[in-house]
Amino acid sequence: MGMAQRRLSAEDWTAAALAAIADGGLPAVAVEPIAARLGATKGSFYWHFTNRDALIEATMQLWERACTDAIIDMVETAGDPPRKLSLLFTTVLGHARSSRLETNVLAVADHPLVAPVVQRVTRRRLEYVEQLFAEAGFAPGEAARRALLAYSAYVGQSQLAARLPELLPADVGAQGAYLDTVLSALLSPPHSVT
Amino acid sequence: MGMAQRRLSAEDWTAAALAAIADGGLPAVAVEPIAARLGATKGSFYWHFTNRDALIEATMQLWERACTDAIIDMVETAGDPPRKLSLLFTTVLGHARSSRLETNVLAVADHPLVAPVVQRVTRRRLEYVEQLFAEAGFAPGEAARRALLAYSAYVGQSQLAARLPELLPADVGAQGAYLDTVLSALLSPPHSVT
DNA sequence: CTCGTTCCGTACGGTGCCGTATGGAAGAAC
DNA sequence: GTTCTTCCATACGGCACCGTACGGAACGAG
Repeated sequence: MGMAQRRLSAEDWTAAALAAIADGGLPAVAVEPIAARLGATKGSFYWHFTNRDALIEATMQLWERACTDAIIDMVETAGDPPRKLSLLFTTVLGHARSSRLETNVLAVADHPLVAPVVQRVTRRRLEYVEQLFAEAGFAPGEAARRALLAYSAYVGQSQLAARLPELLPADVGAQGAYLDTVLSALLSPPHSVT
Repeated sequence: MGMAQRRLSAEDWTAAALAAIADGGLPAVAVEPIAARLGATKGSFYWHFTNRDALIEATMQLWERACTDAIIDMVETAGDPPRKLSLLFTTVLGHARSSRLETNVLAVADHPLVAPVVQRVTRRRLEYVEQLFAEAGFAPGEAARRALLAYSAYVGQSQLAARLPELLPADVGAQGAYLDTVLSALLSPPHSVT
């Protein structure tokens, strides 16, 4: 965080915009407030971008690059599918910052400049989780359903972590017990309920 | 929907504001646009309310009354806990309108006028679901964890239903199969993984 | 019909943000 | 150090919304 950078790049603006989304949502992506936050004025912004929409577009592309495959790549560092799922749910317990970014992006998935990106990202993630369940031994259809359940739980968990973190298990012990419960449920052998 | 009501009440304004939240989020709770939507002007609004914050406050109270216990009451119509959980997840598959309201409210849980209401509502719902799992035979700690998982899945499901409905099972058959998977997983007997 | 209260429309000033115009500073080239 | 290009600050007009002031219409009571 350079205190007073003499000259700014387009990347400085998109990075600041991404941070603004994390703690204020898309409405916080406003030219003048971000300019003030960067110690600059609109004059700088309108040299690098044509308008606010161009900034939103570039910021969403940054998010797609930085945060989509980031999750998958991170999860991929684990060994077997159960450990990968465990890692997926571990990351969301605690890091409220990234959860806020996740949910604030999803919150504006209607926006024409946001929708296509969120769609691509969500599809990609769902496919990946589905593949995980397939590797864990579930039949294709069942793997798709488990993936939807797991990803729904992940999204909901992110929401709660971002908005009501006090409702989530606080200490490491409780988090471990909760993880056991989540994995046990998601990976439980398929069996028709009454 | 009276086409041209001669005189408006405070309830007309809160109802319109709730509808505005459902399809535009909290930023859509703006005096002048809602006035236009009601076929009136600001003059009417500022007679019934002192300012915009008062409208937000009243609207959140309306939401708490209308939509919190509404879910619990509706779920309570079913017989045993598994059927109640089934009903909970059935409602969110399909009704995108109520999902949009749910998620748009949760999306602004940081707002000082929204936070206390969302907190109360979420706590109450979580307690209820926990009680459901306790009735289903789970030990207290395990019931709390299952409840958190189930409610997370519910929240995530609402998000997906509101933003990316095409990712959810479309026809009734697929929805039934998905419900079986969800219930089978959430109610699977506790058993340590690995 | 009259009068008083309830309710609402219109007009105005204030604020925060967008986008444009323009002059000029900061850095590179030589 | 002059020149050219890159980058940015200032100043301006415009728009959407908030909140206030005030006059007048709509209704109930007598």
